[in-house]
Order: sequence, then structure tokens, then C-alpha cells
Amino acid sequence: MDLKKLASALIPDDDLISADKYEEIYPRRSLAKGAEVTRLAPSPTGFIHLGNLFSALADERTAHTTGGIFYLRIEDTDEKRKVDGAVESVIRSLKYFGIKFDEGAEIQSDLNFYGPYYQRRRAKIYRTFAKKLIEEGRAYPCFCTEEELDAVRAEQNSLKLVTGYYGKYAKCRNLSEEQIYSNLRQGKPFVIRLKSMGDVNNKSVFHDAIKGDITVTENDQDVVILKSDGIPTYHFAHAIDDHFMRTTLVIRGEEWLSSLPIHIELFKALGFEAPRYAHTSSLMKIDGETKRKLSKRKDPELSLDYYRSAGYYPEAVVRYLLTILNSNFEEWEMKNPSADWRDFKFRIDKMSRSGTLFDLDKLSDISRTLVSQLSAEECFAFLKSWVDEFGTPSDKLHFKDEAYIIRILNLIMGVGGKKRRKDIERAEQGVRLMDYFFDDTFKPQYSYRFDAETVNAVLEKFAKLYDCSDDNSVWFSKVKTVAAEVGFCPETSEYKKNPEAWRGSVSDAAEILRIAVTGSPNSPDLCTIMNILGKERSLSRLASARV
RNA sequence: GGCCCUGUGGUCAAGCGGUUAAGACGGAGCCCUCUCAAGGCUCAAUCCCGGGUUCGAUUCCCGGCAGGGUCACCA
Repeated sequence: MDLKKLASALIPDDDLISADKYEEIYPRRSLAKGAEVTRLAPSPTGFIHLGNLFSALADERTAHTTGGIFYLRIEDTDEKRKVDGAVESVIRSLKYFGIKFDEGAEIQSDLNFYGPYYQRRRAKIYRTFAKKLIEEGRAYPCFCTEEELDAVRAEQNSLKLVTGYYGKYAKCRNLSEEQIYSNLRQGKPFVIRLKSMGDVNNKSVFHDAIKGDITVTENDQDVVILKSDGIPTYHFAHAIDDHFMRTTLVIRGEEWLSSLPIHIELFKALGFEAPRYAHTSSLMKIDGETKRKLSKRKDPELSLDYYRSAGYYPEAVVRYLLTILNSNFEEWEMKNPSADWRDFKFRIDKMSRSGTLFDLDKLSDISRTLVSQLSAEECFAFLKSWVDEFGTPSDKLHFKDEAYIIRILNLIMGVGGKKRRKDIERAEQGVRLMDYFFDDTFKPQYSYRFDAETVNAVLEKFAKLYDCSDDNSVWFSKVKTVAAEVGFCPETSEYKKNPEAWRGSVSDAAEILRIAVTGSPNSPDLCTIMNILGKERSLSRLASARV
């Protein structure tokens, strides 16, 4: 068979340049020894998953701790999955978490020498190499219909055989010249398949940068490399792109491990040197009794936008992910509490090999700790940016009074005190925490543990004594006075020795006041709260809290 | 089902033949204390199972088992 003629019939494009030229167009990158070129290659579905961030972080850290390049490539070969604005969304989301690309799709950079970075715009390159493979007898047209393929699969299933297009099931592999041209003349749609030379009985050891030595079985599947619309499949695009974009380390999820044999064969058939691979273990989630990989479909709450809208401190998400990525990060963090996370020496080979269950508690703890370390001004800026995007109209109004919010934050966070409070774990929750400082959002539900007479007595007596300029000790001694007047024990320690002897203690008196002022039996220092509210509002709250 | 990956407390995990088997989150308790938060102290809780190899296995080998992933003209 005249393969050259076949290739031209199958891929008639007359504007293709020679395959060798591409080696010159996309030369090897001149980077220092050990520098890694990594990439994030999402499909533009518009859904930014935590897994994307996880992977991006590994890519970005690997590139930037080795003096390499981290780029963005868009795998838009599947038309059906395309969503408008998805690329900008990826970039914006990652930027929010402090991750930036050096080059790639929609990236402002003078390094964009390896584009186009959208696979749909690289059709010519793929077609050039598909044509080359046909000429070399390493690829062939397949005219099988979806129905035929389904039937074969069903047969293989019933016979308990491995499914797929291989061996005797690769019907179009040995089509005669006449059959091919006849099909072509009839205008039958076709795909281009790789003519696999592999044998599943051959196994070899492959070194993965994370998993270590793994066993790979040779591929024997005649996989599709060019779909009937002339667009490549992931496998083919991956081989071409990562070669010509000069990726040195492909970091991707372990779900790709099973197609590694295909990729190895593809690189070999194309005469390319394969990059190194690092297959990351998946982020898991508890689903009923068992854990499973986080899924874009089933777990929309793990969208990156979820963390933004819930107001997690972005660096907390990054630091949490870093603790999963390299478990020695936590240890390093304790030794270098004020260091930038970017100073941590990330190591791809230190990554965990088993799937990690996503732990929201841990994330919250990290977020709380980080927020507690902010100054009141920094915290204000953080909350404000959340309020601007997600807050209620009254939140927005409240945040116009920066000085007032900062006073509150100083209290809530314990700025200046010996002990930092850790009340705020997320912007959303932090903003709600401040609701009682504003009359329009102060919606108390008074529920006292004492009878009306006692409650009213405490409220009235304290109102008479209260002075806004009282410092904490004066304020508290007044609470004690009131407590004693209603028959409560003014000293907690004494009360604890013999609780039966009293109706209550000074704590109970304080609780009544606290409920009156904040609507809740729990709050930060009540004296300071009343001071922030001012005399007038404090007294009016004491008055309206009577039963 | 075939192939591949993984298996240390509830979770994340150190560990590379001999350890009282780190640490963190979470849980329990105590202290502090006007409540809460924080902080301090303390406690409970782990090597999937069975065979080897070895003086000695959580660590090495083999076999099970369990969990996960994947078997598309999706990535």
C-alpha cells in the first residue's frame, strides 16, 4: 500500500509544514540545570475544582523552586465541555490564591513562545504528526461506527475479555487499499487510530516522581489519536504539546496512571523523548461509609468559588493544601512561623502516595490561626473585600465606618492583649460575629436562666451604676455589687465551694447583662463591648432587654 | 472482571530491621476565667490479615483481604 498516498487522502491539508520544522519553531528551552517546566492543562469547563488548585500548587512550586517555568494550556479538544469565560475564571481563581503563571493562554507575558496555548488552535501541528504516523504505517483510518464499537464492547464484556480496539477486534487495522478508498469515496466518517505494536504480556518498571517505581504493562490498544472532526484526543495532544512546549515534568492526577502505557507508546512512535511524570494521589471525600475521589459532578461545594464565597482566608487554603502536598510543611511552618509559604522548599518526591481525605476542620484551624495573626487593619481589608463581593447591603453599609469596625476587630481579635483571640475563621462568619454591634442587625432572642424579677433587677441596678468610662476592674466591681444586691455570690471561687448556698453567682449576673447587650450568653469581653457601643446604646439595650 | 495504585489512631501523617511508634487537626478532662474564644497541662486512640526471612519485623519477601482509580471519537 502506498502510505504516502493514503496519508494525503486522509489528511489532504496542503498548508502543513514539515514535521522537522517544529523542532526549530519550538526549540528546547534554555534554562538552568534542574529547572522544571510544568503546566496546568485544564479543560475549559468553567468549574474550578479544589483538585485544580492542589495540582496547580504542585506545578507552580516545582517550577518556581527550581527556576523553571509554569504555564497554562487549555485542553479544549472536547467542544461539548466548553464554557465561556472559563479560562479567565481559572486565571482569576488561581490568582486569588496567590498562584501565577509565567506564560500561556491569556497570560500577559513576553515568554509566550510556545503557543498557541489553546489546543483547538494547534490543529495543524497535530495533523502534521498524524499524517507522519500514517506515512510511517503507525496509524490508520478506522471507519467503525459508534454502534459497531458498542457491539464489540458488549461481546467482549459477555466473553469477559478486555474491552477495546486491539488484536482481532481492531477491524479496520487490516483494511485493504480498495476498502479504504471505497469507504472514503462513500464519504464515511473516520477516525485515525494508532497502530499499536505493544503486547500486554510485556511489563516493565517505570519511575514516577511521586509513586516511585511502578509496573507498566505495554499498551496494545489502537487508540484514537484524531477524532472524526480532525481534532486530537487528549492522548495525542498530550504527547505533541508536552513535547513541543518542552514540559519536563508532567504532574497530573493518578487517574491518568492507567493511560500511561498509551502515552509511552505514543511518545515512542513519534520519536519524542517522554517527559518525567508525577502522578498525584487524589483528594478524597467521605461518601457514606467509604471514601472516594472528589468529583466535579457530585461535589460542587468543593468548587474553588465555594471557598471564596465562604470567605476562607485564601492563604489558609494554600497552606492547608501545602500540608497535604508535603507533610513536612507543617513542621517547617512551626519553625518559621512568620515566613512566606513560598520560602518552603517544596519537593515533588515528598508527596503522599495515598489518597487524602479532605479535612475541613484542619482548614478551619489554619484559617483561624492565620486570621488571628493579622493586624486589625489587615483583617478589615480582608473582611471588606468579602463584604464588597458577598456581603448583604447592611454589611456594606457597616463597612463604610472603618474606624468603628477596627475598634471591634481590636476587641474580637484581642489585638494588643497578651493572648490573641481566634474567633474569626472565615470572612462570612467573622462578619456575622459583629452583627450585634449594629442596631439594624442586632436581633436578640433573650433567653434567661432566671426569673423575670431577678433579670429586671440586675438590668435596672446595673444601668444606674454604669459609666462608659469605667475600666475593666471598676466595671466588674459594679457587676459584683449588683450581683450581691440580688442575692448572687459576688466571688466565683466562693460560689464554687458551695453552690447550694446561693441563688447564683456573679457569672450569672454577667450572663444576664451579656444576653441583654449582645443577645448571646457568650461573647468577648463585655466591658469593652459596652464601651464600643457607647453609653446611650448600652443603656437602651439594658432597658429593652427587660422581661 | 482485567490492569494499575494505596493500606500506621476518627483525619493528615513521621517512621526506612531494635523507638516508651513523633507531631498536627479533631475528641475527652483539668487549670485559667464574668461567659465564649484563646492559652497551659493531661488523657484516650494506630502499624489490614496470614505465612516466611531474621536473634528481632510497622519496616524486607510472598500470598490474601480491603479501599481507590481506570477500562470512550471525555479530559
